[in-house]
Amino acid sequence: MRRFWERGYRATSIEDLVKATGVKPGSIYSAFPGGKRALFLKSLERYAKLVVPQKLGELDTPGASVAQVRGYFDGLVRDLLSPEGRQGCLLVNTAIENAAEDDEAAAVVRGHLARLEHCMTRALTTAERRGEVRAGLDPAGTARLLVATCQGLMVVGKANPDGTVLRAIVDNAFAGLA
Amino acid sequence: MRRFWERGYRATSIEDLVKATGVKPGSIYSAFPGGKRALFLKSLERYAKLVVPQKLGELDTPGASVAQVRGYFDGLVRDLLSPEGRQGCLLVNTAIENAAEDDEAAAVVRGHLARLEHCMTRALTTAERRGEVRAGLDPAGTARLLVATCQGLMVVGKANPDGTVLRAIVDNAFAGLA
DNA sequence: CTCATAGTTGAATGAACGCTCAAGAATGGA
DNA sequence: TCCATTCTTGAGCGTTCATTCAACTATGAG
Repeated sequence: MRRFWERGYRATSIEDLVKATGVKPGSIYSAFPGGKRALFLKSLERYAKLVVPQKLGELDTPGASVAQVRGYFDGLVRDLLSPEGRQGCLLVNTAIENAAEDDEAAAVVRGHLARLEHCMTRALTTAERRGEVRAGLDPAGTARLLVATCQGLMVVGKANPDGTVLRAIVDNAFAGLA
Repeated sequence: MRRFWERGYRATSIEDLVKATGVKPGSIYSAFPGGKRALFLKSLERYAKLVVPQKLGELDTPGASVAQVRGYFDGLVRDLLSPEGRQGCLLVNTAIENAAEDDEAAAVVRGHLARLEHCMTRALTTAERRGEVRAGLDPAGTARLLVATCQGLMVVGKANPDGTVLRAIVDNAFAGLA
């Protein structure tokens, strides 16, 4: 999973995985019938199950509000600016690299986007009820915008990991909610 | 350029290019010293010079205002929903696939982002002067947000080319400007 | 200990990769 | 027409790719 995350599907060879894990090709292929692609799909699921919840944090709880949405964005910026986090998000990378030619991979990505959208819609609904955002704000539509914004944040961050730029994006995204 | 655009750098082989152009390997390598990567960088420049201006349209003129920004976004959505446009943007794809490991490619992407940001900043400044957006809006910061939003739009569009979702993103992005 | 089963291994497969090069074809000024 | 220069060609270079497989080892129930 980590190798696919760091370098992408095509750029990661089985030998890379052999070196990274110490597991030899034969064992890999017997453990993952379907070969490299099946292993990649399993990696996507593992990422969605282990890494995504950690990044979502409190945003993935019923009590989340605008502060947790903000916390999620701040975490993304922090990751993009740290040496280990520059790899971005495996699911964003997969959307660009594989979604067009691999429907199963695209479905996993869509599931992630739907999950993120759901968390954000719920948080914005809570925020509206609490008066933490302007009245009349459309939680569902705004959530879709915020989902796109954080995907875009990661594209910009990959090409230009500049804190000033990334923080300006987040600040202005939230300026529109008040 | 078109092949790299459609399928990405790694997934495009020299033989693909031979089939697509009718030009044989030897000619390709003599025309592009530096091999596949040099050819790819030339393709990026060609894309930035030929395709990007066409997509920018009137947004890349001094008289542009919020209507031209909106026109740009609507064009992106239209492209993402059309069969030929699903390949997205070569520069976004490059940001994800190559920026981390290829500084020259990343620089081309950064140049594109800067250009887009400049167009949007100028248009928003004009819009503010004309009273087409709310007073006190920060043109530079908002431009950065809009740049990120259109990158995100393309990530979402690749995994989920759904007009309802994409149009909601654009509508909400512009709802924040009024 | 015995032995069937499950897991591991290193070597080897054919195919595809990026790339090179000597030989031939086309070009254009004199 | 001639010839020097440039472009084109197809064969082929070594490497790396994903994948397979027979042989080997570890395991655990009886």
